[in-house]
Amino acid sequence: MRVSLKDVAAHAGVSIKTVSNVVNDYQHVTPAMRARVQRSIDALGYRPNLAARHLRKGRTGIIALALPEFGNPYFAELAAAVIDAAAEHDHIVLLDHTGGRREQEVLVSQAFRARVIDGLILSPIELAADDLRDRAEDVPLVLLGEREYDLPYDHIAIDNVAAARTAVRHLISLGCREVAFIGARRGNSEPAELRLRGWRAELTSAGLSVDDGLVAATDGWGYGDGAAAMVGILTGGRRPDAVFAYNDPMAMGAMRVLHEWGLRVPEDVAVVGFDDVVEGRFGAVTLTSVSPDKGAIGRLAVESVLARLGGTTSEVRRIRAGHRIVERESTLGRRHAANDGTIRVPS
Amino acid sequence: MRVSLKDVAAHAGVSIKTVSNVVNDYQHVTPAMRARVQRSIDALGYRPNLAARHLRKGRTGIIALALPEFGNPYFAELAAAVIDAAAEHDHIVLLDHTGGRREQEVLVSQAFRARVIDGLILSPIELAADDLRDRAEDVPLVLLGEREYDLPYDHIAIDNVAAARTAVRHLISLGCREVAFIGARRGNSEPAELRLRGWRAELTSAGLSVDDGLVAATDGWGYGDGAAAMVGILTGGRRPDAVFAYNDPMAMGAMRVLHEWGLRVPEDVAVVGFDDVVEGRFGAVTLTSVSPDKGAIGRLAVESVLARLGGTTSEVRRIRAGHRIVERESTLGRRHAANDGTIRVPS
DNA sequence: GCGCCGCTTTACAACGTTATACGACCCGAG
DNA sequence: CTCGGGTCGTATAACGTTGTAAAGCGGCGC
Repeated sequence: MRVSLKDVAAHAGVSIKTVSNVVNDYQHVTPAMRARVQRSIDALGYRPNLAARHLRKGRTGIIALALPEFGNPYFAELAAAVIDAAAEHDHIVLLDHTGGRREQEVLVSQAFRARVIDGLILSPIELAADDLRDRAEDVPLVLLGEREYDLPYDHIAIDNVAAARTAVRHLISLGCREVAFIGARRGNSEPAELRLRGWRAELTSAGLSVDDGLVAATDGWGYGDGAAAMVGILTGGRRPDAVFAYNDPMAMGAMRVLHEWGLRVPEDVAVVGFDDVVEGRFGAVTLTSVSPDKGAIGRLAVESVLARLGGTTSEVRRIRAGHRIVERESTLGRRHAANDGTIRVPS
Repeated sequence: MRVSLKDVAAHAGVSIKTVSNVVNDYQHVTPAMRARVQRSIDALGYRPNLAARHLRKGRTGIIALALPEFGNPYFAELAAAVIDAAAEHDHIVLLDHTGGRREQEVLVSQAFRARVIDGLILSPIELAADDLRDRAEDVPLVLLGEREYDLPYDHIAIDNVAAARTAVRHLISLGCREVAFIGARRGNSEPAELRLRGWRAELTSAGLSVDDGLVAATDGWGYGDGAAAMVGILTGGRRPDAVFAYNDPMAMGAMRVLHEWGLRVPEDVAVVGFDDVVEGRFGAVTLTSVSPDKGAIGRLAVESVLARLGGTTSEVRRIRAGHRIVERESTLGRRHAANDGTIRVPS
């Protein structure tokens, strides 16, 4: 049977509370007493019962993290970041996946699946603002990702406009002049809208023309959608010298199409993706990508939950996490080409 | 404040235990009483406090799952499978990652990070048998993956020999005659040994010669290791018409090298990987791979933990989960080539 | 030498739930 | 009408921990 405070107390010949004080590093305990109790603790191999502690304190030390799917390396890395950040604060993470389905997301947001949690970090895909509005739950909720909700919950996302500008600036710095944008969403998807805005802003500030013929709208956000969009641009007779895609899978789909059309990446067309998914690091030509600072996102998310738990903060925080561009072959070779002076002009 | 049994009892004008009986579907409760209590429960929005229940019952309903990393899609999918399987049994999964580092794995196996768990599912990489031998923990442990331990813990893995044979058989059925094996491990790594054995067995049973010049040993198990091994084989003057790799990243590394050497996949060389990692589905040439039945592994793991928790089973179970081969371009095109009658012979 | 004060330690109650054991009640049989 | 046996409901006591308040125990000043 598990050994409890009572057993240790009996063994050390002191009261239960004294043992508790030692365990919790309570300050007013004589060194001698502390040592004596510690010996008993070690001798019996005492380990606190968290269930009891939780019951008493009203906290479980567990934070739930609900992501659409782990199969997507972006979320896998984000999960790792959150777990590590939580560990820093002596908290444990309970992971759940929603499949990006609204129904599951609602369930999770109501903390139905897991009622043991202190707080909840949710990365929604389909969830509607109304689903959250009548949330009758007292556990703090922090939202992650690109969807914007006009609701009193902390929200952590990267600055899409700035990140898109970074990507386009990178392409322009390589000598590209006709930068296509793949992944403007049909229907109003905020992040796509913001990244498109960044694309437009950076082109404008570089003095380049903004050509809507180089923007491809898509329904989905997968590999196939990127490929189809690229086909659309090429069959439209356009020959951009760069592609900025809404995300990595779409960029890879585009690269595949470029390959099939006999266009070389990056010599003929430079390609930049978004999210820095691990998949982009493999493949025939590795993919340059905008990399959100997942570590920062995880850390900020955990800290937001804990702050709200501490009850100190009441104001709603909207945090923009950082990003950086990770250069790989889909743009890197380009620099060499440019250095050669051989700037290839697509026919 | 949260509403407790006491509040509901007061509201319904009955005793606390009666409410508890209704909540737990205890049998000796009059329908009338049950309805009356249920009305109060609904009216007050009562939800049981799990911490208290756990304290009382000694169970938390939480199973920990410790994997090397989520960045690897194989583990991400496995995690999803375990979570779903656990949900089937009204249990929640607490995910942890070890980075494949022994130190972390030991920590996890001792349930140090998470002391709230009923059971533990661990997929070890470096963990030694001795680390587990003096495990002074009473929470049931189930091991996953290829490492074999001669210890009294349930273990779930796929049949490596059979799976390797399936892969090689697939290649032979496509007309391949010289099948290289990439990823025999320097040092004794059981799974690599088993897959090598499967490779050998299938070649033998097909009446083909077993040529150790086509076996490449490696230190690691990453993309670069696969590439290096492939280079080794090619510079050795060998021109296999098929490659069976220890895992998907290594297969992709090999494919890249083949590409650089001007060899086409699958026309000149067919390639099969192992694990069916999502990454293999992207890339210039999608990768055929041996796909372990992750759903089955997850389900079996959860059931093993729960069985042990129930205390009914005492015998140690070693379970072999199933597998299947997922055919993609790295072998599929080959069939067409064969159908053409144009079987290309490498120079 | 006495009283007071502050530092340690302790007793007790509570957190919300469920198991145990018992009491109240109802119905049919004696 | 009473008694026995089953059914249904309840009071009480845990589970292991920590906060509160008070008691013990020194030492120090007068």
